[in-house]
Amino acid sequence: MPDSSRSPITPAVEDFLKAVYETVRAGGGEPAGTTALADVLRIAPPSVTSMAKKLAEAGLIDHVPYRGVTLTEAGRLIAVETIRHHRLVETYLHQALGVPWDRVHDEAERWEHVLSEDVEARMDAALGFPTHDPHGAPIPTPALEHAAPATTVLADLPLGARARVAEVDDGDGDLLRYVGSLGLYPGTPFEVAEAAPYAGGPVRVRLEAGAEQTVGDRAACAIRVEAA
Amino acid sequence: MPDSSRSPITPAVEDFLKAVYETVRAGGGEPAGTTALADVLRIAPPSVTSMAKKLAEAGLIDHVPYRGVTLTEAGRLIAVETIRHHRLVETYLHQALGVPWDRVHDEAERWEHVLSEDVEARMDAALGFPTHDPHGAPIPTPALEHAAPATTVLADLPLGARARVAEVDDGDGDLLRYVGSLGLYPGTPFEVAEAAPYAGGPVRVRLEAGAEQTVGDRAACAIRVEAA
DNA sequence: ATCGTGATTTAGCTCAGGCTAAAAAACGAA
DNA sequence: TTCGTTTTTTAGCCTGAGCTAAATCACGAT
Repeated sequence: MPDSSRSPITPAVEDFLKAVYETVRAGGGEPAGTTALADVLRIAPPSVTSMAKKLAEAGLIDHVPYRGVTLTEAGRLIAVETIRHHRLVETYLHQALGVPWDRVHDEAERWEHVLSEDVEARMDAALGFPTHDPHGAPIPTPALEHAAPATTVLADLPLGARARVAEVDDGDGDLLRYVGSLGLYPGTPFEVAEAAPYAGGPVRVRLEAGAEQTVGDRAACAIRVEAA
Repeated sequence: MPDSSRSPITPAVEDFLKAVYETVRAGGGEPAGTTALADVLRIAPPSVTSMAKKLAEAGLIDHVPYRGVTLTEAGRLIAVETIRHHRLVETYLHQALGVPWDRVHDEAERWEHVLSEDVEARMDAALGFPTHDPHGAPIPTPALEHAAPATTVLADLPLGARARVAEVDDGDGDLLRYVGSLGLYPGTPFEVAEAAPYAGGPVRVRLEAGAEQTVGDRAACAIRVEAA
């Protein structure tokens, strides 16, 4: 049995576990590679390896050298807890303090590490126990259950499809500001009015109000949708 | 001219400058001693010396070896900014999220280091630009002016004096809970009903409602008062 | 004036969390 | 299969922020 006690949960550890969680999820369950994690965390690959060794030692991840990293149950709990903090804070900043949706991410990135359970619960209650953050991403429950996000991307919809914006990738403020200027917030229903023959190109969408807008390819890949 | 650029403003630096600010203030302008700072920061004296050297190098403090530490103007600005963050967060947690006054300090101690100017301003506005935190301590203005705190301590009041609670030292949750249970929140008027012949002893106070309460000596020294 | 005590600094160590350069393993193409 | 490329790890270094033990300074009492 690994030494799961010892080793304090620092911000760097929380960020690492969160990155593993998200990378594994994005990769359909495949172990997260060193380079992929290095990209997400914006650190050099050797730094990933050394952190991986330490956390494997502590029983928070499984690390098969040269093969990749997955979370143990203990690690998953910390990752999801951190994501819950992050998304609750984003929602709180947006809802209670009016911070625009393209700026909540960076702030939450720091707050997630300093939030007590008590204040987490108070924010949750003040917001009426929200299920999704301002970008449409599901907020894990207090019991740390975490709904799967929408998977279909706007760029992949066929001509004529009717759908609703489910989630927009956070992390790129400029992109969010652009998507916001198009009015494509989570929940917004629309119809695909024009699509390039091969996926990935720019898309024209018609909103409920009747307005038609062109959505650039970068944005069309960052917007995930669900059935209207 | 000292190299005031370089050296990032880490949480440890903010805490250090804050400690110098408060210690110098408490000492009536005398330079802060190494041991005093070590006590406030809960680190060992040699750690204080090495931080002092680094910050003197960076132009944030003046350090005369064996003599003590004072802030430069640049250091003062950072210290006061940090205190502003701290007290604004305390007030926000108390007012907006209902966190009891004996628990806001520890949370604010962490939040003060991660608060952006934007969110600071939004909290300030949401609270209606408060001038004092939940313990009665003055909140520095956005321009970083900082009112002097009340100086008279309840324990020093003579028999029969009428006064109002101005400020209660934060930092000791148990003490705050005790003072709260006596109803002695900032702003509360009272009269000294019974006082030990020499200062520092327990004191009996009569509240406006007529109730009389005994205030233990520890508390009587932690409560600062102003003219009623 | 000196001497002991207490405060302060120096010397040298540790750990976390980064980095670069070089070695080693995995993988795909020939 | 073999060989070059890419990915990952090892080796070794750095900085920040702490620590203890030992040396040094300041100061008050004799």
